Amino acid sequence: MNGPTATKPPSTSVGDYLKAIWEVGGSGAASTTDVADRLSVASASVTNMFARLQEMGLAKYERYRGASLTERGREEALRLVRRHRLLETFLLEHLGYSWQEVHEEAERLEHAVSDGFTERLAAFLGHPDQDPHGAPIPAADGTLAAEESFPLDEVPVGDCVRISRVKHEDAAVLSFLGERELVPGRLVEVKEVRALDGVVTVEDEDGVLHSLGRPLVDLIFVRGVAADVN
Amino acid sequence: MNGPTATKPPSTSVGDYLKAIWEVGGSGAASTTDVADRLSVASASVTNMFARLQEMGLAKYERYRGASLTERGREEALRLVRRHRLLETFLLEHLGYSWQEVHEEAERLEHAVSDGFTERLAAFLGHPDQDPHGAPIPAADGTLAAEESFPLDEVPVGDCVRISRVKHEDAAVLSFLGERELVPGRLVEVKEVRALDGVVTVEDEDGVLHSLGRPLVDLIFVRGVAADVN
DNA sequence: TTTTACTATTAGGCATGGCTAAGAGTAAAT
DNA sequence: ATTTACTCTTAGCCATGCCTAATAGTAAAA
Repeated sequence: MNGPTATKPPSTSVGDYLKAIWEVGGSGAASTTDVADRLSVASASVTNMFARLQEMGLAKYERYRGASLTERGREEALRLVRRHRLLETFLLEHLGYSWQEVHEEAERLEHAVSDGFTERLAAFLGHPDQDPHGAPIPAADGTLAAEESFPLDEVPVGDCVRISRVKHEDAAVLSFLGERELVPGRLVEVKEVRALDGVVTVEDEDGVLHSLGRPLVDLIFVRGVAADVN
Repeated sequence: MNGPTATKPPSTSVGDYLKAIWEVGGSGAASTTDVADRLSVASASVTNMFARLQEMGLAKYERYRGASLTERGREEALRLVRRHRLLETFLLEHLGYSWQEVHEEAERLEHAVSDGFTERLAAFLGHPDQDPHGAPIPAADGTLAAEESFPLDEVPVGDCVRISRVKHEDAAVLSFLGERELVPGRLVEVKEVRALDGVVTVEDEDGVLHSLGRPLVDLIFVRGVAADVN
């Protein structure tokens, strides 16, 4: 019917699980609870899907030990991530979406677009290599550029860094940071890192100071820069 | 949770049935078989869905009599048609899709995009009022412009008309017509309408003659024009 | 080592939306 | 009026994915 290599694309659900395992599992295995929390489903549903992903050859699963992606599973997850990040870029740059609105729309669209659409969109956008949150966009062949950024709280006081990524899709977090222009590309100098509560104070390019508490600090990733802020 | 007026959007399947009833039913009721053929499902599945659409208040259904859309059902169908035609326009004009490729992609995307996306896309496209096939795009408020075009075989010989619409999404038909530039906007003069087999011969703007057989002729809709071809 | 506190799995259900096979309804021709 | 040729519905089944409640496994603290 569809030629010898025809593989029907995973359902929306299967794709969501693959992405969740990839995001949550890091290099190791993803636990039932972590995936359940991320997808807002009951953990019993996750156990069920882990077994099915195993059957489909998309994940390796050991009872009570969590699941990790097979090569095929990882490819599929990265394909979705590529779509997601390209779509976010398009929504932001061409349709006038705000930084914090893009995620939800892209989340639905990524399951509906074809590979053909994705590559034409990439061309339309000029083949960007990162999305509006500063996340790297996997290449069409499944390659993902290594990230050389590190968490904001690891920066020595006095150092000047460029924000390279904000790792969150929560609307409140994104609009808080967006309003203050603490977005990828922005330069900041670290003025204080308070050990007691983890609050980090930074000075932006306009000399404005921002004090950021623990949960927020963990989401901001930076790269070192040569020059000073001022 | 979602405010007093929150209505969750119909599923992909429900939407497909609503569109099919709208397209197939005309002003009257759509039969089980017609919808089954259009959606490539078994007719038993259609009977089942007709009953469910009735329960949901989206269609009126009488056993053995077919289904017709309620006001709410029609609104929902037209919303999907609007999305579909705007998406086709975008794919063709900005992503380099060909005239015959756009349908399939739009068919999947129309179920995934939000109203917000749709209106931003409409603005991006300059609020077009017809799609690449010449079909009118329903307005955001659900209004659909009346069509004043008529079938090609009703044109008196010698009249000059403008092709306003090609009513088909079949790839073979579209590429046949596309290659000959028999597309919306094109002017043609009717040279002969043969009663015997329904073949219509037209001359295009470049003086080229095209003889079109029955099934093809029925898909081409035209509008009268004042001036002559040459 | 034995509680204790989680975390994970199993069992059983439900809604959606497909299918086939069998039977009932309709309408046109005899 | 009855046969014939459809079309339509009913009944019963299956896969996907979600849920809750009950049970089992794990690991850390006592």
